[in-house]
Amino acid sequence: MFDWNDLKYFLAVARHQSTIAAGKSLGLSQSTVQRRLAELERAIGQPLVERRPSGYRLTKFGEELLPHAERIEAAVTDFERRINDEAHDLTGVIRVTCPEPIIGRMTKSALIERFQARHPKLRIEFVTSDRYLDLSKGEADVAFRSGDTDDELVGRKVADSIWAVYASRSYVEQHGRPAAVSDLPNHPLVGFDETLSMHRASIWLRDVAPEVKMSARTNSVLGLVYAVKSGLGIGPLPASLGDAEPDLVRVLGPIQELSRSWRLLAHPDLRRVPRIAAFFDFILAERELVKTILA
Amino acid sequence: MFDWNDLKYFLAVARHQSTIAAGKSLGLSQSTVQRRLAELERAIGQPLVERRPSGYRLTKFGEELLPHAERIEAAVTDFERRINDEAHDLTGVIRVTCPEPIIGRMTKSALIERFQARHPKLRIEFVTSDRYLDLSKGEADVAFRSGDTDDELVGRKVADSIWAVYASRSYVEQHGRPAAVSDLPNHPLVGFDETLSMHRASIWLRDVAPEVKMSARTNSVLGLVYAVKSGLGIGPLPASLGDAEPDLVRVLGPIQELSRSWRLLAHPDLRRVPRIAAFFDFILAERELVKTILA
DNA sequence: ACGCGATTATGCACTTCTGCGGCGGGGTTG
DNA sequence: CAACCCCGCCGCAGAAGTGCATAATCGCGT
Repeated sequence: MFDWNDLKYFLAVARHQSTIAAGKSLGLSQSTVQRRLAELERAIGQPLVERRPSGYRLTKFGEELLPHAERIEAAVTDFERRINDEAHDLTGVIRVTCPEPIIGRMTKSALIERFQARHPKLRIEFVTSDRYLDLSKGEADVAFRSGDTDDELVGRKVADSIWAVYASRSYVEQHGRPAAVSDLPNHPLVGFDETLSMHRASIWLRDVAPEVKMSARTNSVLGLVYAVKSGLGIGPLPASLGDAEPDLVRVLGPIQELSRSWRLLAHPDLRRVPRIAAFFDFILAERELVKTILA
Repeated sequence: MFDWNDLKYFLAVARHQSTIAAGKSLGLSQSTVQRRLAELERAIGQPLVERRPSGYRLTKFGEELLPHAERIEAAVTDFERRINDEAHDLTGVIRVTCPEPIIGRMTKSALIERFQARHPKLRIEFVTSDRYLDLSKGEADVAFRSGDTDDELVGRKVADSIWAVYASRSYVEQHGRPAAVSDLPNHPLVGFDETLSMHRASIWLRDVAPEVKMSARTNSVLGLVYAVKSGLGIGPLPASLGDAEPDLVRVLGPIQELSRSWRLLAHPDLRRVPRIAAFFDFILAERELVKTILA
């Protein structure tokens, strides 16, 4: 059984293409790297690198072996992560709140199960309600929100939130589509009711179509989607939801005034708590996947 | 970065439950095992084992870590295997011959792709023909056969080959089923034609139903299956094929005289050639899966 | 053509690790 | 109860590994 540590040197040399650079990256002397790698080659019985004046270069055989070594390294990283979790007592529940329509996308995507795989002792719980939960009161630990920033919370942008104006296909066939934002008052509009009167979509509608009586009002984004789908009128929706509905068509392109950033937020007191920090680290590492979920 | 070699000690101790036994299995002294394991615990910052008079026992945390360590070990094993392949120049093609109906099962099962994963530089080729290929002439390298042993070839049993007498469902409905083997001459029988007159199924049929004129004859096992399915008559089939056909029913239980062992065979000159030996090793290791294929 | 910088390889002193032998403890079996 | 076996732990001497300094090699730019 050969020396498993020598795999570290092999990997480092493969990456830095020289024993000196590899040694530095490992916090070891160049001599050691050179000798351990030579020892590994002796144990294997085949050369792994070509000695060049400019440094080491993997041989063909070395290239073939590299992915195997990387799998070992990945397994070790998992092992270390598990240890780290234990050291920081990463157990318990993380209560996540986000707009209801997002929850389904979250759970259907591989995001949550990947998190479970990485932190088996942490559990994610989605909590939601018809109003914004108050993280300061501990109603949830973290939130995905695209609204305006709450000064009390800290967080990081994870994606863009784009809004556009949608109508149902049948509506467009019967009544046509608005030519521009200024044309909106000539169409029946759907929007939020008074409970969400300060939502930026409500404000924007009052701004571009003052004095217009709404043909329908709802108290949730999802309600808005259904109202537009039913053909009651046209209205602004998050592009992620509108585009996902085959019955809806985007009649006015992205509305600058309504666009915000999706942010992952937490109360500053909680942000550095290990299990919350772990969630942040994970989400930021998986930012690309998160973007497709919130798209 | 902790000492990867210490994982070996952890694994050995987990398996042997004592540092002495672990040391022996690793060819090392007991002191080393005990010290390395203590060092690993120090690096991790958590105890992995409980010291008992009877030896070491994994703690709860150790149990949790064990599967991770085993994954690392498995990855290392792959790495070593790859090296071994290179050392023995495991490249090239292995020509496998077997009865035609088996080929489909082989390729559909995970067997072949597992072999590819284990020996990426080896390729498996199935060769077949209407007659038995002659391994001595190099027409193929190895063969799966259930027939009688060819003295010139060497090999190992990998599964049982069971034959029974089958009839189509419609045949049974119209004409009933034979009560015993002795009843067979009263039914229309299907069997092999003269090209396979020495096949043990042909010999058995002549024995239990002499003087009977066959209602249909074919030159392959697969032909036999179709003949029985079409209702032309009843006849002996490998249970693996007969049971797989929903239209067929087994009318007479396993026939002792027709049962043989499935064997993996090769010419003795080839048996120890690295790539053939590798194939043998693999098939024997996967014997359970092979049994379900040949079942 | 020649020096500069980056690289690999090696000699030497020092540190660390390993194996051996021995000790003490706790079961188990006559 | 006593002998025995298997166990973990520890001190010591020898073996192996590590770092530092240095030599040797090669490409590149001036």
